[in-house]
Amino acid sequence: MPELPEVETIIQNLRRGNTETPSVIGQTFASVQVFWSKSIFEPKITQFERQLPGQMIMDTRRRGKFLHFPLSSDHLIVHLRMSGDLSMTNNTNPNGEVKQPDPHDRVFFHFQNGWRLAFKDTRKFGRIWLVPDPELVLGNLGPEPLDHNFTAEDLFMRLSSHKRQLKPLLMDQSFLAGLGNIYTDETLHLAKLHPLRRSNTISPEEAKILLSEIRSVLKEGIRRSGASIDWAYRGGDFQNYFRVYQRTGEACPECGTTIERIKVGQRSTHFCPQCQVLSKYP
DNA sequence: CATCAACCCTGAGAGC
DNA sequence: TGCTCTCAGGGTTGAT
Repeated sequence: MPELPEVETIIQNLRRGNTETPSVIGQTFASVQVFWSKSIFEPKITQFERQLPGQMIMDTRRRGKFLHFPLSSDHLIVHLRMSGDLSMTNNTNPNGEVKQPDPHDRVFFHFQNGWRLAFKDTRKFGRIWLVPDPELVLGNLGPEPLDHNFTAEDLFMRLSSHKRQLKPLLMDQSFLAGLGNIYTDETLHLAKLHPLRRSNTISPEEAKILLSEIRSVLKEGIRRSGASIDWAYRGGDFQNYFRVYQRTGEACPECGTTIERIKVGQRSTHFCPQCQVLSKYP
């Protein structure tokens, strides 16, 4: 499930290209094929198919878990949700025949030079927008955790203004943009904070540690090109370095206590009951 | 405001 | 073997 590091990895690959594949920057759309109509959230498909051809990709950006492509006129925005992926491929096989879509291909963006951007999405939760103003889609997102203008004091103030459970709050994209289930569990373990701690009981010092560990986990995820989980995004190897996520019943790397799993806000949550104590906080 | 259930989907894994 | 059932997961929506 792509979270900030996986999205960052994908956007960097699209930006840089490689020896076999060109960058998406500077590519001009020729046509679009939509195989699953619900993948296009806005505008309606007919308008989407009409509006995109002729526009050039000017840049690649990431905002939270969104991929953002400023175009010559509009903005193309993609959210991969659970199982989405975006990759550049050639339109034709070596023998010259046109490649047929795989069962999980949902959208093909064809470029004028014969390359195409493929949107794969097994579980069909992904969403694509084509809008004149990116703020229409990205406007409600919270701060970027890796943005240096975002400080521990800012985080402390934001935590203090709510009385919510820490984990669901950190996963709330309007509170902070980019953390999902994996990186939140890993962060809270590193910061030695219980997932059910009330946000308004966090001290300024704890907020400082929390932000530091958020950044540390995200940067390690990016350095390892993200985590490859099940059917989802493949490429990185951060899944081999999880400390608590999906390690229920295993020993805590800090203290050896058995990792527990509970449900928090409808999400499975992994933590160490020894390192991450709740009892003293009502 | 905070919480929660339901929903959108598929495929893996369990149970029979 | 092959069927049915359960579940995960991000984000939205509507109810409590």
